[in-house]
Amino acid sequence: MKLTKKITCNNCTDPCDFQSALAKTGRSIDDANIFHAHFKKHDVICKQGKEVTHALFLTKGWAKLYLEGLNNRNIILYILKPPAYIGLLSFFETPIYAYSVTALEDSEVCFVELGLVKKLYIESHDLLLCLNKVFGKSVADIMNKIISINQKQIRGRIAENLIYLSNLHQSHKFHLCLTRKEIGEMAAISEENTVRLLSEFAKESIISVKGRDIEILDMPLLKKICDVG
Amino acid sequence: MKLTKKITCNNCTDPCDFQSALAKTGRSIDDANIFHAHFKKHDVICKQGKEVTHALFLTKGWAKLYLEGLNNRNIILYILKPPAYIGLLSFFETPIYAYSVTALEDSEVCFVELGLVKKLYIESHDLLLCLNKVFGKSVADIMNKIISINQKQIRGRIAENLIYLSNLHQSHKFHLCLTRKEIGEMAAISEENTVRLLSEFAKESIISVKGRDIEILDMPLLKKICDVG
DNA sequence: ATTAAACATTGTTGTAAATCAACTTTTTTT
DNA sequence: AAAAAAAGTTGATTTACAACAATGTTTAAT
Repeated sequence: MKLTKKITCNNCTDPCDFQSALAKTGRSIDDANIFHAHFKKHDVICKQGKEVTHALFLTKGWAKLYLEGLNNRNIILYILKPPAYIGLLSFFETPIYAYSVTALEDSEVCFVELGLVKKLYIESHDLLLCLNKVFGKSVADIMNKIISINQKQIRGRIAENLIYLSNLHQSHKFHLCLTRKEIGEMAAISEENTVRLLSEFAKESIISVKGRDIEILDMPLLKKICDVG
Repeated sequence: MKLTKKITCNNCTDPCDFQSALAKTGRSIDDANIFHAHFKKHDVICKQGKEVTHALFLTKGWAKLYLEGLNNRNIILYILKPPAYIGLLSFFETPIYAYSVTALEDSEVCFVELGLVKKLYIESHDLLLCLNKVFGKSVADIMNKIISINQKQIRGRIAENLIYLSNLHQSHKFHLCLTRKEIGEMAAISEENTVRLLSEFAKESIISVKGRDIEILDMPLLKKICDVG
C-alpha cells in the first residue's frame, strides 16, 4: 500500500455515495480527510481478524474477497470490481474484519474514517439506504454460495463460477485474472480438480481454454450443468 | 399462524428496540399498527423466496433459521431464541427472504410494517446502530459456518454444534429442541452420521445421551475436537 | 388399545473428491 | 542467460461421507 495524491475525490471518475452524502450534509470533501492509496497486485487490502478503522472503496483494479479458513485454505466469496464497497459487510459496527481482500491487479482504494461514516449515515438516510441495499445483495449471494459449496458437485460448482466470471466480464470470452488455484478457491475445490474439470469442459466443447483465455462456447449447456448441481 | 390480542407492546416483557425508537420519534405504539401472532411448533414463520413485508421480532419460543437447498436438503444457520430479530438479514432493503424460519416450539412473533421500520431508522440513529450491530454479528457467524461446513470433518462439526447448543442453553446439560435430522442439518451432515457420532461421543464419555437429553461431560476435549476440525 | 407415522439406530456399500506424486511449462529473479 | 520459483497438468491412490437397507422405538392419531 502506498499513499497517493494523484487521485482525489475532486477528480474521481466513479464518485461513491459518500460524496453526495458529504455534499448533502454540507461538509467539504477536503475537510473530510479522505485519503487514497495504491495497492500492487497481490497486496492485501484488508485482513481478516484485523480492526476495521475505515470504510474502503475500490475505484480501480479488481480484487478478491475471501475467507481464510483452516490449514491455509481460502474460500473466495466474490470478486470485487470497481466501483465497489470493500468493507461493506464489516463496517456496520463490526470491530474486526470477518474476511480478507487482496488485489488481483494494481488497484486504487479510498479510505474514509469510520467516525465520519457513522456521522454521515446518521445525517444522510440516502447513504444508509444505498449501503443497506448493496449489503442485502451481498448476503443473498453468500447464502447462495453456502448452498452451492455444500450441495453441488464440483462440476456444477465450476460451471457456476465460469458463468459468474463471464457475467463479471460481460462477455463469453475473457482473460482470467485468477490462477487455477484461485478458481478452485471460488468453488471450494482442489487445484488439481479445477484443472481437470477445465480440460474436461474443453474436451466436451463447452468452453475453450488457452492458458488463461477462456471462451464459453455452449452457455445453455453450462447453465444446465450448473443447475443440476 | 394465528393473530393474538393477548400479547401487545404494552404488556411486553422483552421490549424490542422498535419500542424505544417509537418513543423517541414521538409516535404512539397504538398508531404503529404492530400486530402479534402465535405460531405452533413446526409452523413456518417466514419463507425463503417470499416477499419481505414486515420486520419480525421473536418474543417467545425457539425457532430455526435455515436455507432450503437442493433436493429438499436444508442447512440450519442458527437457532433463534427470544428476544431476536427474525428477518434481520433480509429486511435491509432486500425484497425477498434469503432463508426460512420455522418454529421449534409454540412461539410468539411481532410484526412491524416495513414502511414504519424504514421511517424509524431514518429518524432514529440508535435503532439503526442497534440493528447493524446484531447484523454484523450474524454475518460473522455465517462466515464461520462456511468454513466449518466446508473445511471441518463431521466429527469436528458435530462437536462445534454441541458446544453451540450448550452455550444457547447456558448449561452443559440440556434437552434438545431438535431431531437428529435437524442436528445433522446444523452441521450439514446426514442424519445417520449424526446418530453415529452422538453414540460415538457417548461411548468415549465425552457426552452422555439419553434420548434428547444431552450432557457434555468433557467440554475441553469437545472443544479440542472442534478446533482440530 | 391399536395402527400409523415419525424418529432413531447400526451395518454395509458406492463414490466423489482430496491427496499424493511426478513432471512440464511459464514466469520471475539475479 | 541461468537459476529459482511459481503455476499448470495428469494419473494413481486413499478416504470421508452420503446413500441404502433393515429394523427398533417412541409419539401421535383414531
